[in-house]
Amino acid sequence: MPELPEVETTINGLKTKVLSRTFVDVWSDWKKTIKKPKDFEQFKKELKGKKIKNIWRRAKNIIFDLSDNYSILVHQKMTGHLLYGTWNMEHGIWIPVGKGPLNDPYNRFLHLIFFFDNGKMMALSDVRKFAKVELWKTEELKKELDKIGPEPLEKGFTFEKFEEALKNKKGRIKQILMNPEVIAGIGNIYASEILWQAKIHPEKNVAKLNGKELESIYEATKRVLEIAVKLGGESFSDYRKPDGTKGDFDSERRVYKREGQKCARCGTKIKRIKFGGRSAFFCPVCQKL
DNA sequence: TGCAGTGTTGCTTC
DNA sequence: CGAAGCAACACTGC
Repeated sequence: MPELPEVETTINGLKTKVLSRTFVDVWSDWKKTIKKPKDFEQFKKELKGKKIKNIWRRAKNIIFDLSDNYSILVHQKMTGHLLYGTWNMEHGIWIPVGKGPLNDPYNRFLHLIFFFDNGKMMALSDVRKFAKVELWKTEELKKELDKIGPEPLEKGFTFEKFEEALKNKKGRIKQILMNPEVIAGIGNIYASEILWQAKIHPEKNVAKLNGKELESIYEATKRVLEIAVKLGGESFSDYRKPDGTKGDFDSERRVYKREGQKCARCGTKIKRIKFGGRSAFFCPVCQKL
């Protein structure tokens, strides 16, 4: 999906709804989403009867800890988002029960539905079908997740930790920020936003950043992500919260997808360049190379 | 009609 | 060997 703030928002929304619920069934019309175990019937068999004990986030992964020491990992990739509600199958299409946000066009692409013991459902809407779902033994999954870089919103993420993570790294700062092995959870939107806040050019070589610049990137990273979580994530793409509504980060979005618009700081036209296969948005005047 | 797109991995090229 | 580029996954919206 979407990035750290959107995943965090999804978890916050689900926590109040699905904690302590037990899975009674699963439906899918795109079984390739289930990567582990690969056989969908096997997945269903193993999942049925398991209870959700905890929900948490690591990088952009959503993890449901279940009874019997199992865990589900959901990665929403580009367009996936988890919704909570009730749907009825009518003429081969899932129709949301009741009106409102669940009728949003982006909430139509349901390819996987979990059924709970209270009659409610958790659905994965995913236009591009890149999302993945895996069932793990909790201990094995934890080992896998240890390979990911530090969590920027955790208390232990000090400036020293940040410096350490960037030490000996080569390349352009934006790509380093987006590398999950360096720092967890930052993607294309927030990398651009963070660097605008920090007044650093996205192509600046990491090795050439001085202490003061590193510090402003560190501060901006925490600040931008915290604000985005508070606002419930972005709202210009097809990301939706579990209740189907949009986040409110748009009021804080300064550069991403704002090519040609005026920089909020100096009025210069925002530029878009492409490297590393992705678009970077920035102000060519107040972000220093 | 053509292109760009929130993520990640793995292959190819230099 | 490392860095960088690119394809793959699949589909919609502009």
